[in-house]
Amino acid sequence: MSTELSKTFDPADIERRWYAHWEENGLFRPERPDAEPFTIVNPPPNVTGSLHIGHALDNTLQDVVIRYERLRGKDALWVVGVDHAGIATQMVVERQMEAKQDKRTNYSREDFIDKVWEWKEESGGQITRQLRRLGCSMDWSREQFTMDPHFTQAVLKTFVDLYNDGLIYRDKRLVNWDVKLKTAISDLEVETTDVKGGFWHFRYPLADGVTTSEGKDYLVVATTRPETMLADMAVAVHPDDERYKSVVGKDILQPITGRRFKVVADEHADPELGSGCVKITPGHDFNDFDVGKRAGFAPAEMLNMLDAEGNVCQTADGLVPDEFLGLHRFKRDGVDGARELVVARMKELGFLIPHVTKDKEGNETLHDAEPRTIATPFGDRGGVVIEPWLTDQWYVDAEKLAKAPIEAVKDGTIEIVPKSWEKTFFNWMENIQPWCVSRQLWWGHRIPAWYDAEGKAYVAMTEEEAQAQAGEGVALTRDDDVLDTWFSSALWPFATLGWPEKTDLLDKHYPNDLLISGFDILFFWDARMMMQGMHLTGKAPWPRLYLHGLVRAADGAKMSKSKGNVVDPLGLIDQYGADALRFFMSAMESQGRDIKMDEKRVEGYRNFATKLWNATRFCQSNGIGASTSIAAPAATQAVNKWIIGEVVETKNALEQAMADLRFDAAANTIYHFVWDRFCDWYIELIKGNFDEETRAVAGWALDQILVMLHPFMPFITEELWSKQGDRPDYPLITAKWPEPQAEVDAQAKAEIDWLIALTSAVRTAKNELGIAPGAKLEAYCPAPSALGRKTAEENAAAIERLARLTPIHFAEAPGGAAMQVAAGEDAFIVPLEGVIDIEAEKARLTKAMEASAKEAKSLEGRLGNANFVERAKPEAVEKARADLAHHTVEIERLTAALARLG
RNA sequence: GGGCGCGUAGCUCAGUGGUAGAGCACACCCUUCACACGGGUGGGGUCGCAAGUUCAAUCCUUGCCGCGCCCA
Repeated sequence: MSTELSKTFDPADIERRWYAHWEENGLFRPERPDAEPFTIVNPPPNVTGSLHIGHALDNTLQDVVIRYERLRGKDALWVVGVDHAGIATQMVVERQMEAKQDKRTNYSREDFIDKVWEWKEESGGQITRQLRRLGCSMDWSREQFTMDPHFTQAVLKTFVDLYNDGLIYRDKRLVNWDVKLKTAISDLEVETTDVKGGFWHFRYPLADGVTTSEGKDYLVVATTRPETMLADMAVAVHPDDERYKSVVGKDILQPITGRRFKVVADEHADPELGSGCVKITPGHDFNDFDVGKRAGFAPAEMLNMLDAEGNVCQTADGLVPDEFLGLHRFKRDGVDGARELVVARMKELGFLIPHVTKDKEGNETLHDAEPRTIATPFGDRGGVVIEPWLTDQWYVDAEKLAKAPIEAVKDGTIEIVPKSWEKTFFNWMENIQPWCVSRQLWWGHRIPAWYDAEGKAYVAMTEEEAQAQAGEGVALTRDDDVLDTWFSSALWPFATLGWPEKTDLLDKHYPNDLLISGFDILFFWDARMMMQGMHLTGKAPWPRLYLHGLVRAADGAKMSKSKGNVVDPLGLIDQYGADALRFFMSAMESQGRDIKMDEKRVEGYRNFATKLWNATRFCQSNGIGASTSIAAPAATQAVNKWIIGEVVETKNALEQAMADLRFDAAANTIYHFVWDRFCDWYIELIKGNFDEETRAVAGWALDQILVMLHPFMPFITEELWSKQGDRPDYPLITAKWPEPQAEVDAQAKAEIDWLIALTSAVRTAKNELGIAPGAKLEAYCPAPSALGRKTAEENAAAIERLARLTPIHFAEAPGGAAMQVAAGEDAFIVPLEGVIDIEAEKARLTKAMEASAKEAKSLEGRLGNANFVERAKPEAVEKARADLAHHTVEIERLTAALARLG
């Protein structure tokens, strides 16, 4: 029984109804205890996040896959949840406090964290509601949060285990310090940008009357960061640099601080660059840190001249003049900082070497610094210049953890799709640096390490265990820091399933089957899941990693709030429907390319949905309802056999595309089947012939469409499915994937192809000759082929309606003006005495003949080439012969037709 | 500097060792009883440039030009 469809297609109404229905009835994860599992975990969005266009792409692709596998009968589980997102979330809550003239430090740590939880309960997770609007069929009943008690236990255990395995250690070294957020960040969170800056040249006087071999009593150093000279500890020259060999080991007397330090020999100094001398500030520069270590400074001895906010503080040797203390590292908000004062003092003292420029007239101008573009590190969240800062932090020995994932990708245990990303992956993994995992924040997983009075660390799951390690009565204080958010999200594929406990869920769904993520988090997240997963569980988290690109603005620019070119996916859903947006994302997702936003195309897929809607309405009005069998109904008529064969071919192509993760090919396959085959030809061909067989086949074919399209357009298909028949216990979301149990019928295919060719040929000819499309014309086919005669006789009604040829005479045509059209081997003469312009028809035929003649000539040339015939693939030769035969017949036919016209 | 990718119809993009396709846009026609968010027909490309491999290159190789991203 079919239910009548509304005249208009209203996506919003359908989306609301069906999503609630699916979720309320547990259809996103139906009970399938014995089914083969299929598992995807969602890259957990930030709890602070809202749905942006990139999420729309990422989640559409995952939903397409999970719905497809669910339809194929698997126990499909799509794990969903949100990430606590340490820095981002803490920033949100702190900003809200600021608005009320309040601040984090007005609270105890515990009270502040309570505030964050309050915020999370009230307004966090907006994105999960938005994912529902997109139609995503995650298992919400098991929604996870990275700060859940169970997840927290998993994180702590990971830290403790890695520590006990020697893969986590505490170290004093330079970190990327964000002076705004006052925390360490990982090197991946640093973005290097070219900014205009200066290059200052200074004289550093040699102490004790020493001179270089050139007789100079100073060395020239150049720097882009003059302020760091307050913490200089050496000047380096290249060991082979003859100019300075005599001064290696001698002292420099720094003019501002009066600090004495050595000239050291180190290969870091490039003799070709500037003077060949480099000032060394081990506490404030990554390169200098290494030079300093080689020169014999322990990290604890390296001078630090900046506090956590980037303001000058006194160094350990007390040599920074008072006037510098408290100044910011450089000019900020129009106020000069240490950099400007250092330059001024050096200039006054006569140690600044000015940069000289000449104008056209040759007049010289002196400048303090040479203008230069400097690659400058910025924090990707705080947006301020990152300061290399000497601190104690916890580090993961990423180099050791990276070994197993590298092997796994090399030996195919993990396949990266598209493959071109493998090189990037190897390049990063093979040069991976120690991973700084501590963050100076309050919100996050607090590091399970306790220190005694001497600073000795005790790492344990609980304070009791740490106390037991330290011994009775030893006073312990817990590490204040929390872990990098990625440290916890790396556990997502298994901790969400119960790890470290050995649960049935974990057993069944880990390893997962696939991970889909943007390439931008390949290092942040994907690689870390591989490292943690393989180390902790001994298994790769998934056999396949699919990386998609970015969604760009229509002009190809990256979308960003600051540029104001972001496209809101929810706005697109409001306008065109979620199905249209999803289809757009799928159809545009070809491997290895970014997607440019094209709203016209979204509109086009909305039109496609409308087309299907109307086709279904039409079917219903002609008694075509739900199918009654998964197998194709028995068919005797060519048109029905043909559409069954088309379903079979579509299903095969679709399955191949899905196996290859070619979302574009999959979407286009079903699109063209629906529109070009089913709507444009099948429905047209069966009009006026709604017998029982045809109704059964049409209903079946339409059902197959709904199932195959469902992963891409879940809402409209579910709606139509329900309206095609009364099947309350058999919703489309959990329907069966097509099993036509039928073959392509070659004879039926040939007949329908012939019919389509004839119809198209008549339409083209009429159009070119200016004959009204609706005009009914008689036709003569004196020597029909067996195929042509049979098809024409059996489909006379369809030919009359579509090709408007009636009647067809299998006899000689009368003389006189006529047009001629062909279908396959058959030529039809359509007398048009007094109706057509003979010259126009001649021109039309001549044009067609010239095209055939050109093709034939080219083919003859190729076939006349002995090399081609002998060396080309036999199929190629065969095809060329067949094509030539076809064109030869065409030429004969057209020649005859022209002869008729005189 | 190293790596990756891209350059195909006006636009957005597929594609294959045997001489190119889609959607949109465009032109003409159609108020045909599912659909004008529609139907029919058509125009339009030296597949960035050059050389090489091959019987044959848009597709393989090399170089060049232009664009983008990542890493240093």
